[in-house]
Amino acid sequence: MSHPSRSPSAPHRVAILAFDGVVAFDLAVPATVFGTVANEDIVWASDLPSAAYLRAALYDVRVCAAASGARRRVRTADGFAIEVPYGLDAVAWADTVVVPGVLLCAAPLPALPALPPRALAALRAAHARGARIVSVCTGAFVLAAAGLLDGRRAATHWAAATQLAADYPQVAVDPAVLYVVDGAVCTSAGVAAGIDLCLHLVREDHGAEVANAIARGMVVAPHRSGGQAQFAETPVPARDDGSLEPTRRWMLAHLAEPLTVDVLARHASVSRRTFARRFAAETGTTPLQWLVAQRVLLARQLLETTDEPVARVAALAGFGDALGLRQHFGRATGTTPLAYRQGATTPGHPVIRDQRLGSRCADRSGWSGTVG
DNA sequence: ACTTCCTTCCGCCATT
DNA sequence: TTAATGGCGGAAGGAA
Repeated sequence: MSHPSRSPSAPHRVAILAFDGVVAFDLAVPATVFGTVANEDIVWASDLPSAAYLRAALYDVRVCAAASGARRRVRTADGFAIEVPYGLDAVAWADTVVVPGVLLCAAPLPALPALPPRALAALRAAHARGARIVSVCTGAFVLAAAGLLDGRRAATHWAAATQLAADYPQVAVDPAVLYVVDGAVCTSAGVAAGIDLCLHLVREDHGAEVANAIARGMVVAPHRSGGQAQFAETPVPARDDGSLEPTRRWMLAHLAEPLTVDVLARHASVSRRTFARRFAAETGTTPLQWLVAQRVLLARQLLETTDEPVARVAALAGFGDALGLRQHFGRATGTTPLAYRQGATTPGHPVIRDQRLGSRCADRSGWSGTVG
């Protein structure tokens, strides 16, 4: 993906579109994840003392009004209005443009509030010059209206997926995933899935450590793998309510060891069949898929923050050998472990300076896929 | 690249 | 009766 390349030290520019009927939560999510203002929570929640400072330097966020003219007052779908500091020119300024969702009412959905042609044109222009376009929830309808989803895979709120597919047959709607990254166009499922997508983008831009620090600060799960069926992940340690959450935490602590369903079921004191069934109910995915996703995440972090040889990373992350790591890593990220690590030194890709972070911007060329 | 072997996943159904 | 559990077996997918 090629953002307009500027000086590596310049913060990534994010514009968030606001318009009448916008869902305030969808608007707040990217504003918070990419947040401009240093957040005290991040500081104490993070192992990185300067995380808040870094985050402020990593993204320059502007919320902008889609309406034409000087009107900066936007009525949200949640019963209050907000004053927005910027206008449409922020879209032309941005490296990443985020389109939040509009309120979902009872089916069939009412006609979505039409955005001014100028706003749609601005989105198209931003996409044409290489900016990353992101939608949250039903914001996918706006992207589709702008023609940006033609021939692409896309996600939206599960309750709106059928309508999106019907209204825009040229869009391949995937109702089962949390988000879709198709080239420079990213769409996420309902409401909170926007958090997952925004964290994913931070992870792509600045590495897993920064994304995890932000996730900790927001007290959300750093990475949910699984489809929309999964709503049950708890960000804080749960009481012993009979869920498999303790076992998942145990799995995370033992990723380097060979973990079979047999072992996991024994840890949870249930049969293999029951374990698999409850795991699927709680996470929306299977034990092995979840395990592989977590192992890939760990491998990414090790590649980013250490100089361990790939074979050692493979062992530490629980892949038997480098071959196993290579296969799963490629499937999940579209690149190889070595290329991922060396992405930091690839010309044209900004590198974060702070050595304590050690996080780097990976080469994302060829990345296209979903997490789920 | 191909085969073989093993684990996992999931529908079905009996049991608790 | 309902709901959760666990065993069985075939299909699918990874690993060797």
